[in-house]
Formats: sequence, C-alpha cells, structure tokens
Amino acid sequence: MPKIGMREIRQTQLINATLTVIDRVGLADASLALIAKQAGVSTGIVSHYFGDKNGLLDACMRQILLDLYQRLQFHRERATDSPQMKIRAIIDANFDTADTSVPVLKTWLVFWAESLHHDNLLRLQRINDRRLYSNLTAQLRRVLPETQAKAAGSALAALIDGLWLRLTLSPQPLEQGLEHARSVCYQNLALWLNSAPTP
Amino acid sequence: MPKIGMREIRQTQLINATLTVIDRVGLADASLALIAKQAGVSTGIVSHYFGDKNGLLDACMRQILLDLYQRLQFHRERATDSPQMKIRAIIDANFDTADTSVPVLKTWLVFWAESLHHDNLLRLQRINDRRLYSNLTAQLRRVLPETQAKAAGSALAALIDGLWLRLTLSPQPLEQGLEHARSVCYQNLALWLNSAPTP
Amino acid sequence: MPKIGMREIRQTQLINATLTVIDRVGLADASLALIAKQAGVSTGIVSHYFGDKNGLLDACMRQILLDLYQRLQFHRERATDSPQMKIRAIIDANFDTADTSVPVLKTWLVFWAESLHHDNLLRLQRINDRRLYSNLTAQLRRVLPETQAKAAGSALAALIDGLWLRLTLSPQPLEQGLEHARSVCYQNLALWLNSAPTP
Amino acid sequence: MPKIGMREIRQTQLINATLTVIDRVGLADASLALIAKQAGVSTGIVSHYFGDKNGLLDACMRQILLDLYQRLQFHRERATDSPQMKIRAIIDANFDTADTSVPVLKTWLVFWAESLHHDNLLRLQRINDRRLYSNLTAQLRRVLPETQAKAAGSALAALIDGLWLRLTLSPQPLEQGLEHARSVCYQNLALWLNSAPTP
DNA sequence: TATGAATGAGTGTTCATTCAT
DNA sequence: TATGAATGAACACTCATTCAT
Repeated sequence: MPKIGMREIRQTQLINATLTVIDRVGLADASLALIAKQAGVSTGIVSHYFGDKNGLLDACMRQILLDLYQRLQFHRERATDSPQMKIRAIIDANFDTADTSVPVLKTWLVFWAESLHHDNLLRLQRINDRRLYSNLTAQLRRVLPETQAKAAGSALAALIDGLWLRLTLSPQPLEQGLEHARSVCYQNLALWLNSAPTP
Repeated sequence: MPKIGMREIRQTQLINATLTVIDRVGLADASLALIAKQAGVSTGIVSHYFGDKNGLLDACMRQILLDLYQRLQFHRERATDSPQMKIRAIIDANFDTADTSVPVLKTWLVFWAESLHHDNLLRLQRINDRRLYSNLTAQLRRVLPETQAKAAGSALAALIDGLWLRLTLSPQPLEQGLEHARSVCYQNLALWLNSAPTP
Repeated sequence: MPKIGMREIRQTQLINATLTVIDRVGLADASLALIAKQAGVSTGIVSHYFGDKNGLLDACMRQILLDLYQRLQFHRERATDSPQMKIRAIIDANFDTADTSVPVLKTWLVFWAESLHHDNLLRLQRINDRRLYSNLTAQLRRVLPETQAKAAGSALAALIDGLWLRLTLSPQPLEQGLEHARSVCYQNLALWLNSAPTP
Repeated sequence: MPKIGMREIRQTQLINATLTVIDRVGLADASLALIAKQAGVSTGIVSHYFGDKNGLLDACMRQILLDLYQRLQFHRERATDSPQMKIRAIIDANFDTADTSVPVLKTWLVFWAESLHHDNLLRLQRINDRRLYSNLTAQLRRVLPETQAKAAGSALAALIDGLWLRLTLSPQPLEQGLEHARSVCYQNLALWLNSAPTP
C-alpha cells in the first residue's frame, strides 16, 4: 500500500513553494523546475497533483483568497457589533501586521494582473472583489441611506485595494506602511460615517 | 541612403503594436513575433530600435506614463485655481472618458505587476506614484493642516489607484464605470475638504 | 496468502485492455496509465506480470497470432479434404465475420508496422507470415506443379494480406468488406486452380 | 535581405532526413532532435517551416505519394496502349527496381499504420488507395464485363499492396523480392485477363 | 534600413519505471 | 499481491536573439 494522505501535504508544499518563487523571481520566471526545486521534489509531481501548471496557479490563487478570508473571519469575530467596528475589522484583516508580508502583497498583485487574461482566475478575483464591496456596504447600510452607503462602500473598497496596491511599490518598511494604511482607512471611514444625516 | 525620421515612426509603430498585443493576449504571450506581425514589420527590427525586448517594454511604460501626464496637463490648465477644482482636474485626468480605454487600463495594471520584478520599470512606477501623491497633497495643503493634507493625499491617491484597479475587473461598460469613479472621488474629496477646521 | 491463478487472470485482463486502448488511441498514445485504467488496475502491476511495456506488447502480439491460429484450426477441421475446401478454410479463417472486428484489424496492422523496428515482434511476424504461405502452398501442391503452386501460394497469401490491409482503410461496413474479401479470394483461387494443366 | 529560396531547399532536406530517421529507428523513436541532427540543422527550424511535427509528417506522406505518382506516370507513358501493358505499367511502378528501396517500403507501411489514428493522413491514404483501384479497373473494363472488372481490380490492387506488405518482412534481398513480386502480379493478371469470355 | 532564416537554451508536459507500503 | 506516489529523462515546442544579405 502506498503512503496515504500525501496528497494534501504535497499540495500545500507545492503551493507554498510556488508563492515563494513568484515572490522571488516573478510569475514570468517562475518555472516548474524552479518551483519543484524550491519544494524539494521532482518536476513531474506537479502534473500528478495539479494536472498542469495552470492547475497549480489556480490552487495558489484559491489559497491566497482563503488566507484572506480566514483573516477576515478572525477579525470579524472579535469585533463588537457596531458598523464602525465591523468595518474596522475588515480594514484590519486587509492590513494585518501579523499575516501580511511582502510576498503576500506582491503575489496578490501578480495574480490580479494575471487574471486579466485567464478566465479561471478572473472568476475567482471577481468573487473576492464583490465580496469586499458587499461586506462593507452591508455594514454601512445600517447607518447611512442606501445611496450614500453604496458610495461609501465603493470608496472604502477602492481605498483598501489602492492602499494595498501602493504598498507594493513602497520602499518603506512594511510595518509602517500597514499602520499608515490602517490609519488612513480609519480616518476616511470616519468621514463617511459623520456624513450621516443627523436626525 | 537612410530614410530620415524612420526611427521615430518605427518606434511609435512598435510601441502601439506592443500595447495592442499585450491588451489582447497578456504580457506572458506577447512575443516579439506577434508584436512584429501586429506592427507589420519583421522581428529583427526590434533589436535595431530598442536593443532588446526589455528596451521595448521600457519604452512602452514611458509612453503610458507620458500619456497620463499629458492628460493631466490638459485638465490642469483648464481648471480654475481653487484647490478643489485643481484636484478635480487630477481626478478627471485619471478617469477621462475620452482617452481611457480598456487596453489602457489593462496594460497599466500589467506593467504595475511587472515592475515588481524589473528595476527599470519599478523606478518609473515609483516616480509616477509619488507624483500623484505630491500633486494632490500640494493642493490640499492650501486648505488643510499639514497632517490632514498628507492623510487626505494618501487617501485620494489610493482611492484613484484602487478605483482604477477595480475597473479592470469590472464587467460593466467602461463609460459607466468611469463616471461612477469620478463621482465617488468627488464625494470623497468633498468629505476631506469639509473636514477642514473652520477657523 | 497469494491468490491462486491470479497471474493468468491479470495477464488476460491486461492484454485485452491493451488491445482496446491501442484500437482507440493508437500505439503511440497507448500509455501504461491508460491501459491500467482500462483494465481497472494500478500502473505498477504491469512490471509485476510482464516485466516492462515491451513484455506486454510481446504478449499482445502472441495473443493476436494465437487468436488467428485458433480460428484457422476451427475452419480447417470443418472443411472437407479437398485442396479447394482446405484453402477456402484458410480464407474463411482470415475473414471470419464472427471473430474479425475493426479493433482486430487495426491492431494487426499496428503490430505489423511496429515489428519493423522490434526484433522480438519481427520474429513472431515472420513465423506467421511464412505459415500462411506454407499452408496455402501445401494444399496447392496437391493439384498444381511445384512452380505454379509456389506462385499461387505467393499470390494468395499476398492477396489475403492485401485485402486485410485495404480493409483497415475502408470506410464501408466491416461485414460487407469481409464478404467481398472472401468472394474476391474465392474467385482468384478458382483462377489458379483452373490454371492446372488438364492431363 | 535574407536568403531567398531557402524554404524549398530546407523542406526537402527535412523531409528526406525524416524518412531516413524513420527508416532507421521507427516512427516512435523519430524525435525532432534526431531528425534535425540528421538534416544538420537545429530543432527550431521545423516549426519555422512545417508548423509542428505533424506538419512535417504530413509533408513526408505527401512526398511519398508524390514519388509513387511520378513513378506511375513515368511507366504509364512508356506503355503501349493495351489494357495488359497499361496494367503492367502500374505493377512496374509499384515494384520499380530503380526507385524502390527498403526505406521507402518501410516508411510506407509505417505511415499506413499511423494513418489509422490521424485523420489528415487517413484522408491522404484513402485517396491513394482508391486511385490504385480505379486505375486498374479502368483498364480492366476495356476487356472484361463490369462485374469481373471490379473483382479483378480489387484482387490486383490487394495483391500489389499485399506483396508490398510482405516484402517489408522479407529477409531476402530486395531486388529478388521485387522481381518475384512483379512476376506473381503478371501471372495473376494473366489469369484474370484469360477469364474473359471469349466471344 | 530592413528582412526573415537560423539558432539553441528553456519550457511545460508526458511517461515508463521504481519502490515503500 | 497490489498500490499509487515519486522520479527524472525525453519530448515537442516556443522564443529572444543573431546575422548574412
């Protein structure tokens, strides 16, 4: 009987290796040879577990989204049930000092760009894209009129993505950048919440 | 007897072809053969005018930045000299219905991601990145205290980039998307301007 | 405690699976993975029972030849003992409507071509090749002079192989093709038999 | 300006190299690396001139058929206009001592087998297959009733193919084999022609 | 100035084979 | 006896680059 349970172990191993390599050399130069070497396995194994390279990349993207989702759940659960605190939890999840690293930031952007020409990835991206907007708007609706809630949701979602995007280019230390990003988001959020018509 | 002025003609021709091809198939599949075919020239010509493929990509990036810069100049000149109108001009330049097309959006993002692993491109990106922030902050300083001007500048720059980013994934008609983006920016700008301490 | 008789069962199972797969995708694409899947066993089993892939192919070829041989025996036994009827039995064995299927035809040809570059297969092919000729000539000698018997044997052997060969390309229904082949053989046989010098 | 007229030269060069390699190691082992080495060029050149390996194999098959066709034309033109001589010309073309070599024989069979699973090749094969039959039948109709002409056509076509097939396995010297093949065909042809109802 | 023929290293992928279980 | 995980060489194919013309 062959070893069992290898599937999951190897898949995690390969996904991590892929993200590491993409971070190091970029997607264009992330060959299977490099990835396999990083994972300490042979090249043939990829087809065994992921079918082909696209299968591997798909799995990587899902992993990234899953990581973000879990971070979101973690922060959401700890937040008190006010719109402001719930939205702050979303912000915190996106700029979590503990779990956000340069590789994560870069890989995220790389996949965003890649998804423009890969239908599978595009679908995954769009789902996540809309989720951020919905989550924000759902909370905002509790204190703002519909129209304003939508505008605020769009603004905050774009603000979060844009700050993330700009962080990728930033030469400053990551921790500082994350703190600054959270701060800017908080302030911008406050502005929108204060715009509520005081009855 | 060499033809005069061919250099510039060919360069423009090749840059446009490159952007078209990148839009169509993505950077990964944008081979010189495809680009040359699109431009209606032979493959060998690229080395003649750009040295190698990286030289061509550099030139493409400069072109994109130049286009944006010219759009910015155009809108800036027509704006009345109030901080709000000057900032609106920046917003308008970034979401100009006339000059912003899907190819431009996509190529922009592609180059952003690519720059993460190419020093030449990274330098260009950072310059542009900082310019947007400085331009915004310079105007905001006229009506907001330093600290707040910086926060507002960060927020608006990220908001613009984030909206652009999200537009690339959006399945909605571009014109609608651009109008919505401008509107969200205007509203967010208004919030920051109103946050000024009334003396 | 090893199961008794598994060897023979597995071997038959794998040989049949191989022939099926070769018929479906051709020899070039008949991978062990595909064959194992078709047989409902694991890939590793092949080395266990046949050593390697060549061993399996050898066994397949022997099976094909054995099938033909058994068909020949069957028809020969039922034929009355005249040269004409014995030769007709050979013809019938080669174009037996009951046992000849498209897969059998195709696989036969595939192995013929393959044998040109595999000594093991070549040996098997030649034995069979000569047997057809000898069987025919042996009967023909009973009614024709030596020289003519040889010529007729050559002609009929080639006719049978050629008709089989052409059947593989034919788009017409197999049953029709087989009947036509038998008919043409019978007629050609009659011509040779009638060429006997009437003493 | 690049060298002109290279296309045709290289194509011939590569087709010949391919046939040589197939003859030597079989189709399964005829890698592009081997073919390129045989032709004295680089591997990349194949895609340049034939698109891919299948394109090259197609071209090889066309070449083989063209060679046979030209041999046929040659012999046909020199034959006097009697059915017997015209048919003998066909036979001679198929067993021409000057132009028929072991490589040609083997490659022919290899392509026949390969065509069973490649639609492009199958189409080419069938055209040729039918042509042999039509050419024979057309002549036979001049001296035999329709039904008999068809039967004789089928028989002679199959006889030619079958003799060719059996030649591929034969260990005897080729020239002897070819002579024997012609002789058997002639005799068999004579039998059919004599079967004509004497008016 | 411009061509496109030619190269050859590099890629993703396939696959027979091995082997620990 | 049987599995399927794992290997790594071999493969077809791509492509930036070079260069004779």
